[in-house]
Amino acid sequence: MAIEVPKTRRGEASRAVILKAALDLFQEHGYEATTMRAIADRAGVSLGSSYHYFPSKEHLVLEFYRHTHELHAVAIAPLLSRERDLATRLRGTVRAVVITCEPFHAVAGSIFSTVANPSSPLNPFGGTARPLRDEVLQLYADVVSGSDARIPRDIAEFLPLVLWLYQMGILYFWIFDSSPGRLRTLEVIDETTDLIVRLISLANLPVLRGSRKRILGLIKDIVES
Amino acid sequence: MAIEVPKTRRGEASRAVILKAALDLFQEHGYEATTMRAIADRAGVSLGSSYHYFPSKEHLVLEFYRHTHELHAVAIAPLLSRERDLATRLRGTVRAVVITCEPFHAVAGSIFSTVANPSSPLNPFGGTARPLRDEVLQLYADVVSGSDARIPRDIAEFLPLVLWLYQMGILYFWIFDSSPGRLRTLEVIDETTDLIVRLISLANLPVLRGSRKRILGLIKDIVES
DNA sequence: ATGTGAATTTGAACACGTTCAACTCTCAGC
DNA sequence: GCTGAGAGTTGAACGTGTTCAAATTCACAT
Repeated sequence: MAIEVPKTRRGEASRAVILKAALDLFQEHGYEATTMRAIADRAGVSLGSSYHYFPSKEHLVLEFYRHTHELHAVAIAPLLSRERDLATRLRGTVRAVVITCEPFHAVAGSIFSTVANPSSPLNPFGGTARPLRDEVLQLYADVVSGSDARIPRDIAEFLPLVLWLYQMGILYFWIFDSSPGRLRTLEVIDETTDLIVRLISLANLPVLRGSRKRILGLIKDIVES
Repeated sequence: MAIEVPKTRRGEASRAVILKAALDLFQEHGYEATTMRAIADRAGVSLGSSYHYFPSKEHLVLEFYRHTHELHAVAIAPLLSRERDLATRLRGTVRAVVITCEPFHAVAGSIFSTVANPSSPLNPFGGTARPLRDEVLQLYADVVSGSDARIPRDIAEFLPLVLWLYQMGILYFWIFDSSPGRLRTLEVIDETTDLIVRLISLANLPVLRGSRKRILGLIKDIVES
């Protein structure tokens, strides 16, 4: 089960060629339709070799996931360094998620369900995928902290986590979205990001103080699982 | 792919014995660890016979799901006929969900991920599972309509759907909950159900009117996928 | 050159979910 | 009793993800 790290130049090349074959095939035919034998074939290695570097087919998806995350991070860098308005930053960031993932829309369903499986090594609430999750959380922390919005400390503390969960919800909606140009998802993003920023600003209302404290306490409770 | 309905008494008996074997084995060893061969063995039929009545292993999970839904409906009937307070009804209903599912906690993870797969026939947003989903929605409609709470019509219209989604969220949390007696989940249920009822009552505040309209419009938009 | 040992590669083998053509059973109509 | 058609049943066979013991490669020390 240990993830094998290549220890020679030859090993590095093998790992790379297997990974590239897998990413290409996932994109071309989807996750389930891509067989480990097909990956090995295209990579020009034997079936067993793939398992030397990737303990399972799911671990290849984890790399796929990391790949899209990096595309996403690159895509939003200009926006984050230019723009200061929180709603704009958030909208741009989440829009960029679905735009980045668009080439994989057809295959996203099976990948999502793999990721959602609590016993999968890919599950974002589990251990293996932790480094990647932390990167995404950091990204949303940057979205918030780089804005000129003044967020109460107690809210800011959990906002990245909430936004990350929100992004997953958007992705799940996007998977089902068959509208042309995925316009429905983009509309939902525009509406929800605005709504989120608005609700944050409302959280200071006296009448909402009680609920706010309870919600934050709840989140803290949930996180400490 | 068509779901075969038994047409003789013999067929009915076979279907029943296969289903019972599957439910028992799922409960004993979990979904993935239960093989179709083991199900056929325990049922005393051949491997092929199982496929005559259930087109896939996943379809057996659908029956499993239906089974727990019926247990749940029976469990909350007394509460719903006795109690009128919305928070109490809601809390009791959602508590009953996790209590009903407790015997299956160990296997719930893989079942959940199967259900979450958009291309699975079990996906609640898809077609095959629609009758069962509608039953659950009706159940939450009863929880609301049988209470003495006065809910604005626009909110009441979508409340069952929202509560159903909320229930799925609770179940996902429960899957990860390893606290003794699953106490953490029960606490989260108590807190969130109270919060939901409180937020509904706050929705009439003038300052929240705008957000309320937008949220409801959003939900309407999403539902019309 | 040669030997050594770790890294890498191989493909046969396993258990699984699923398919399907062939088989058996049942019983209404004669 | 016989027949035929439809319902039910069977298990071999396929393609899949995964495992593993054996074979191969190769940098380095001798």
